[in-house]
Amino acid sequence: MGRRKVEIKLIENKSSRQVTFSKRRNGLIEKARQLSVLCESSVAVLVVSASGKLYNSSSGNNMTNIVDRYEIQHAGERRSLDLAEKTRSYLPHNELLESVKSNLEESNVDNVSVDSLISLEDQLEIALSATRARKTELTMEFVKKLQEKEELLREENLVLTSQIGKTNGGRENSSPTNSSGINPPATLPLLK
Amino acid sequence: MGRRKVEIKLIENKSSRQVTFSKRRNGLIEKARQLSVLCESSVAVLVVSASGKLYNSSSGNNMTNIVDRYEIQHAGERRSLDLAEKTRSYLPHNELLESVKSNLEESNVDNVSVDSLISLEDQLEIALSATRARKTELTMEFVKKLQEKEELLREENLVLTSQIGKTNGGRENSSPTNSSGINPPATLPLLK
DNA sequence: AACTATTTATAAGA
DNA sequence: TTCTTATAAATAGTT
Repeated sequence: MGRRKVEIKLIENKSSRQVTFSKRRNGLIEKARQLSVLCESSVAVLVVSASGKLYNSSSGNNMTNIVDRYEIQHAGERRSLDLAEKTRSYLPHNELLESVKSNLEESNVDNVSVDSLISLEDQLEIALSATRARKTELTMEFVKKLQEKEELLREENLVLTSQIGKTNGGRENSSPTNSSGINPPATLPLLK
Repeated sequence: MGRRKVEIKLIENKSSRQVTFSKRRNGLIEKARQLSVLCESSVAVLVVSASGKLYNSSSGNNMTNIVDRYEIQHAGERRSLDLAEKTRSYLPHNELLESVKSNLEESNVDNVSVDSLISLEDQLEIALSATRARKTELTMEFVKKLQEKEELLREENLVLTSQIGKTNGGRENSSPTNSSGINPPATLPLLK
């Protein structure tokens, strides 16, 4: 789309290459913006010039989020080890983890068969599932303890209030220190 | 550049939005490729559709290198990359569920290709991840509320105790109703 | 940085 | 979806 048709190959002339770089880079970024707006999507463009200079734009969402979205999809190509590390420190499923670990080590050997990967996948899913279950269990225990504690404090509070009532000679006191405004004990509709 | 001039604003009609998304996405990626070749540069394009599907292309260098180049420049802006959190922020629940549902329905058709199953698998994993993240988030919120409530009750209790102390003429009272034996507010070592 | 002749992208229609 | 085609938009070469 110009005075002449240009072949898509390196522009030899340095200065016209620079001009084209600048024009087309802007064009690309504008196209990205339009796509984002027209179709309610997020678009990131990263351009690295031959000299290593970076130009970037993001539309519809910030660059970090878009790049992260990419990394979610390509997790494992990079730092999958962190995750494994976290998972291990989290759970006392020693035996399971041991076996998974030794299987992972085996897989490092070159000739990984699909069968062995399938079995590894199964093991990892079992480990993951166990991890999740344990996490939920611990959380629920914790919530239960908190709720019991709340109940005890509430009772204690009630007794104290009634004691004050007595020492005040039966004078009704409308919750002297109820600064909290707390009342019905919470239930947990959020989790099952 | 079409039969009509279009304003750059959300295309209301869903199906023509989809068509435009597909056309312009391809156009953008082609432009990126051209820029890369014409001017000896590296270009990455990341597009995330409204339903959370990722499309990406890289030219002149691989995606990982280009993204790394970006991250070098923006070191420090990077947060901890809580995968689940990010995933959730990307996909509004309703949209996510819609897309999963429609994909499940699609899959009911007889000729299920492996490709479509792969994509379905990805979507389900994203959905699962989002669901889990939301569950964790809600749980943490709930725990936080319980802990705040505990703190308030504890304070109230303290005030009541001191009031009793006063009416008793300054006699030290060793927590008369502390039947609960509760004390240091619990922390949550179980979850982060 | 502007200007246009052209090419290219694409919106609507089939 | 894919192709067609009229038209809008991008841009190559020029000033």
